[in-house]
Amino acid sequence: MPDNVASKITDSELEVMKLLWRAKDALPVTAIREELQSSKGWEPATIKTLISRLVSKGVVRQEKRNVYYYSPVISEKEYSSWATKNLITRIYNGKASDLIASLVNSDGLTQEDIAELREMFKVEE
Amino acid sequence: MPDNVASKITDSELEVMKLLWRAKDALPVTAIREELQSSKGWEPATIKTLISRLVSKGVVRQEKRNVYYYSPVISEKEYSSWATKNLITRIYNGKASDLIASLVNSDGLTQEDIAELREMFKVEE
DNA sequence: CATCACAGACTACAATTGTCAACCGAAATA
DNA sequence: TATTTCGGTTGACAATTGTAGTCTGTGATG
Repeated sequence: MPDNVASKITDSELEVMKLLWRAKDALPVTAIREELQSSKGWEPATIKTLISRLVSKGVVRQEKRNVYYYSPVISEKEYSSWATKNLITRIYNGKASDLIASLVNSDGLTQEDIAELREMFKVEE
Repeated sequence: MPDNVASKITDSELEVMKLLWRAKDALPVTAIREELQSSKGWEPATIKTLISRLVSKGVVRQEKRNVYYYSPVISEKEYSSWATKNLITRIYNGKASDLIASLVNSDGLTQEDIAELREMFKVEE
């Protein structure tokens, strides 16, 4: 669905999205600024720019109160599954299992991952 | 390894890389141009630009003969496993199994994929 | 009420990306 | 040999991205 939407979230913007996703409710700039300023070392101006870009891209909604409160329009799950399918299309010729095979063959999986996957794909009867 | 390398391959450039990966040997511009001109509808100038950018980025090597012959410096496998790990780091908090879980939960897998995965993660004793 | 801090809107600016044109010299061809 | 073709190099230009400054109005605080 969000090809025209999610594809436009850039790396820096993604950091803002992650914060919004973590938050249960809409956040005012203050809260966003506080967190990202220390975690990312960004100037307030930078953070404000990122927020407005996300709003104009339609992936963040603003809700007027005293001050605007911001919340994500697309969920993290939507975004990540979109991003994953996108990767599969772009570099695995659309074959999801090729992606996984690549992970398996390139040490991309920890023992833990493998255990989880065994569980996940166990043939349950 | 190629964080500073692969991360710099852009979408358009990737099309050129794919062609070079498919080719067994180094290719002259002529061959690259012929294919991409029709498949992508790009002007020769565009194709030449993409090739030189790839060369300056160090991901394509040029070999002097009568005319330069171009071949990839990084393999498709290297690139795709790098891109996959990158995705996992960026949006799955480093957990490969989260990526796979996302695929499972978002209809990203065909029946065939699932069958293959069952096979792949079968607990063999 | 006077002042301050800050949200929101606008501007800025360099680097990257997607596309392409122009020029120049060498190889191919007439 | 004269001409055409095209590879390689350089330049171009708009859109996007990363990062940040300025200005204005208003809510918070003294």
